[in-house]
Amino acid sequence: MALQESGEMYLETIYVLSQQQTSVRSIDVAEHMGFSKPSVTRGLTLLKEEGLIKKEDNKYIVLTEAGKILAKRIYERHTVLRKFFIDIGVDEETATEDACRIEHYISDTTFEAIKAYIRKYVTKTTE
Amino acid sequence: MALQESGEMYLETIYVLSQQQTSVRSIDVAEHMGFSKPSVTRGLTLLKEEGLIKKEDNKYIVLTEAGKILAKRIYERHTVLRKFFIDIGVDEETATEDACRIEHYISDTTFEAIKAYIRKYVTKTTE
DNA sequence: CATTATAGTTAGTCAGAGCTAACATGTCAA
DNA sequence: TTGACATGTTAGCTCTGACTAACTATAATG
Repeated sequence: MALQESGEMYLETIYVLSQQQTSVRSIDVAEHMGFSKPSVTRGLTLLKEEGLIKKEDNKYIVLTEAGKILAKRIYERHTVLRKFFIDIGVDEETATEDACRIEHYISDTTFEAIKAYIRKYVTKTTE
Repeated sequence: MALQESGEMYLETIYVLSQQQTSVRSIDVAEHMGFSKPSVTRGLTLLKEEGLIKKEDNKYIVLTEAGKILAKRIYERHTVLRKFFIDIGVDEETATEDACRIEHYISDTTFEAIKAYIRKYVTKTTE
């Protein structure tokens, strides 16, 4: 069964944290997302059942290959949407917030169309 | 407390049906949304508590002024997003589906930015 | 007038996804 | 070595928002 918005957020957070620090723990995810430890335990259990993450040394959270692919996909949606919103004049904070929600609801088709459109028509600004 | 996605969908459906037919009943909403009758009963109860709809002759569902304002707001998001997606090359069906989900998650700020952007730069096609 | 179909409600279930309280474990420093 | 802090888990609650089953009420028809 496909991942819910919630699961996608956990996955994305792990992906982002993995790039910022050498190891990712449950508590890091909890702090980053502003959720309680038990909520994270539960969320990560589901991701583990889906084979998207695993525990290294029974301690550190790492993405499986499948997890990495999915996380990258979601994160790309995030960055592209965010950039698009900023390009058309939305302030950074709102752009980030909106990208963060919409990334879970946009179809592949529409996302690719936006990407193609940006490539063609929208001013290239900061990355 | 602000309306959830679910409440917004009921409201929008009632608004759309009101424009297509002279009266709207619970069962019409259920059929249009593909939900069971009890689900609709529950959904409409909440909307009534929020003062967004009322029953006419204890039978027909009508939007209150507040409900109408909100419904229009959501429906405008829907139509504008849908049109935008189509304009940038998304097929109608996908555009409709995506608009239907995203309309609930986009902020005023970003929506207005998209609207302004379309007005300036995007080809005016069919309405 | 009785039967049947349509519409709506009540009651109770389930899944998703948060929460707190309480407990377990492990590390580190006095 | 023992106590304290950090981390993680278990158990159980809550809310949202679907569902079915079963009931009620109304309307339509023979």
